[in-house]
Amino acid sequence: MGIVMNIGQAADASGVSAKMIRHYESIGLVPQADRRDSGYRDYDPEDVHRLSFVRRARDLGFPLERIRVLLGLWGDPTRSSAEVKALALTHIEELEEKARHLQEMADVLRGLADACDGDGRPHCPIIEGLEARSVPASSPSGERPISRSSSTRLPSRRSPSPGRR
Amino acid sequence: MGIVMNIGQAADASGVSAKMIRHYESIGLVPQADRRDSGYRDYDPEDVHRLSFVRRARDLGFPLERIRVLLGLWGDPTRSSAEVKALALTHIEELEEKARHLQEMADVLRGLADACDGDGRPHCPIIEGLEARSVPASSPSGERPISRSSSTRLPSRRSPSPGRR
DNA sequence: TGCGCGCCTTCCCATCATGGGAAGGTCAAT
DNA sequence: ATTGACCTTCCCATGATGGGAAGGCGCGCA
Repeated sequence: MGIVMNIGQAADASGVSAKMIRHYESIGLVPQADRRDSGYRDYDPEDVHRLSFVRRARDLGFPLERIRVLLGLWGDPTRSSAEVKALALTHIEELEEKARHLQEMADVLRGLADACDGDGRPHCPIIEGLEARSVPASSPSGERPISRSSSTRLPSRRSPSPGRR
Repeated sequence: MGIVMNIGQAADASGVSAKMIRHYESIGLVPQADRRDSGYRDYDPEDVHRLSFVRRARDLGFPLERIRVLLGLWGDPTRSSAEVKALALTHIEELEEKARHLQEMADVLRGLADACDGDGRPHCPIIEGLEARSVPASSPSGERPISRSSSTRLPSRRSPSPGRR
């Protein structure tokens, strides 16, 4: 009856690619679309509205799992704005943490680059900086795992054997 | 003859996990390690030095493909520091661009969060902000693809048919 | 000699969000 | 009826990393 669009039109209207709309449906982020007899998906304005919501949340960097929660709050008339705000603040923290981390890396590198003449000669503080001392950068959430505890396992120089290289 | 380590020791010494060392070797980022008769990989101090170099470059956010180039410059006595500097500056630009993008998203969201009471009531400017106007954010390199040109294909309200929902 | 534990090997799968492309069916206008 | 744009599903790729399985190796200790 009402205005009905196929996936391409819904994609254009919402800003979410058809590929992604299908994907969001497959992971249950958005409900399964109605189908025409032909198998084509059908979208009405409400569907498009929801997709636009997802699109804007993605534009703000929300990961899909958090958007799943946001969609739940969106459609829940009994939600408290406190829940939404808490979710948003958590996300803001993560965004700023990542931004800080990136900027920190850029700053360290800028320091090395500033010390580099950038001429035709091979001497280069940047290369030396990579070769030598560890980067002080206080890594963010994505903390470096430290591979494994060294502990017991030690050097063990191999006695005269097949020789290497 | 010299000091020889197996992959776990090289991992501890370089800060690159054994898993990653094997991966770097598989994609040709680092040369194939020597093997003992048993099949175990062998690493000498030079190998560990190279792995440490990779590790520091990763810590500074260099993608592996750029590290591949860096390793080439590192081992090239005829390199010009200008080449290295250019690579570094390009990378710095990218890092700052990403940092800006993240911070921009955080700022927009902060604006919405500031307007949200965060109390027990459902009214929430954050949800409304996601629902309504598009986020002005000037996206960085990772530009939003715009799904597809709308062009010809238009609405086409389906005339009285099998009815939906 | 043999046991056992911790290391090594390869191989496959998962992450996160997105896109590319193939093979084949549908729709609407000519 | 033909054509071209659209739709369908399915598989694969990205980038860097990790998890885990199945089976072999190394070495200390009884």
